Amino acid sequence: MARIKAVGTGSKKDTITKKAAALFRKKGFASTSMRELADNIGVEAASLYNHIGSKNELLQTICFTIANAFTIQLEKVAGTTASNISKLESLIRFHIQMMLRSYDEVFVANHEWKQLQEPFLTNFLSQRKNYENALVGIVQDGIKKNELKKLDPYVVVLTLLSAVRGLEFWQRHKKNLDATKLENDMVNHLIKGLIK
Amino acid sequence: MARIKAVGTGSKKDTITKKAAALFRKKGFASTSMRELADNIGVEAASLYNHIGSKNELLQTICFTIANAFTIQLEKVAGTTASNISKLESLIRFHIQMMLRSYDEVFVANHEWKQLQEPFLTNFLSQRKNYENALVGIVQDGIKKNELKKLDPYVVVLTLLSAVRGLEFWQRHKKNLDATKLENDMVNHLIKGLIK
DNA sequence: GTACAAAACTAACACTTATTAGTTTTTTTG
DNA sequence: CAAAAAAACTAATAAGTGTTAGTTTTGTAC
Repeated sequence: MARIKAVGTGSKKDTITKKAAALFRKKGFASTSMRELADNIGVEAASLYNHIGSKNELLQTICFTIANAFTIQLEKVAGTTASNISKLESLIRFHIQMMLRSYDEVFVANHEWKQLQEPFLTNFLSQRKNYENALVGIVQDGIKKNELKKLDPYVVVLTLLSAVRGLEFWQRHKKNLDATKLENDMVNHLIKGLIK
Repeated sequence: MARIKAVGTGSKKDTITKKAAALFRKKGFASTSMRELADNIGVEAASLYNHIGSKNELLQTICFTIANAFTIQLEKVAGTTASNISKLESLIRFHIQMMLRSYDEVFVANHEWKQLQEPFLTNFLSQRKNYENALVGIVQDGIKKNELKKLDPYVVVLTLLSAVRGLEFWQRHKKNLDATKLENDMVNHLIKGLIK
């Protein structure tokens, strides 16, 4: 009946993927059925398969789109001559912005990657590990150059990454806070406290 | 065949719940079947129902055991005359210890509460909201009394809660870090940076 | 308007799910 | 050892899963 709308420049596959991200976030990947996704789009479940390969492919697309965005930004920032502290600040701000701009997708990449099948699961984990290691490298260098407090670099990275992840909760308080103040307060808490 | 072992003082229901928490953490609630849980215990799926009411009851037990532990600790700490900053530090340390002592259960409570059915879902969320609000109150009072930097109290609480949550990642680096150093470094990062 | 392609539909498949009923085995109690 | 209780088993149910095949409808181009 109702055709799947391809909004703007995006394909119909993009429309489906977007809606899938929203549902996967709200209910979890395993608890979202293809019939439910189809219902939400206004179409029969079987019709989705004219546009996508499988349910798992949807998850893969979401997870790797996000992972690649972070990887690319990391490479961009790491290649500059900025101080380690400002590299960290810049990456934290990117995390915050991604969270605000692509909430559903980032959430799904953070929470539902476990449901990826091989070899995607292994790929995803190794990409994430590389990202973490690069951050640890920045912190280590910052400590060596006396920019940062002498804390365990792993703990610092873990604390930073987890804190920005917490922006998930922010959606609940959205009304009471503007994004810029949020970003600045969080960076302030995490970075200024970090500077020696 | 093989009977379900009731270890120590715990009932057989406890044994099942513990194993369920481990599986729900590893694979997610929806992706863990009762057959899989039973297999892991060494028994047929139907046999589990001699000890438990339902799959959902397992999740409820896990989520509310953890939620209650945090609520009780909050009441204990809130009732003292300690400074706000040391109340916060004490609660952060409790979070860290819970994470290290009851990893699977805390993880499941943090990630799988969405799969709770009504009215448990609503109860769980309101209990969590109360907890957050109490923390916000402590931070607000701390700011008023000039103990803490003037940051948005919601953002501070969100940052703190998310950071301790990140201890999930710690399991991966367990070998390289001892628990005490971890706890102190994290508190140092989060609190010392917070003190005016 | 007719041909072609895109994308919807219906119907079905093979499988898995949580859970129940009924029965048999094992353990505990007297 | 016999009786009672606990806890395992087998078998089945009804519902839901992702996905495919085959068909019909819809939109587009000449």
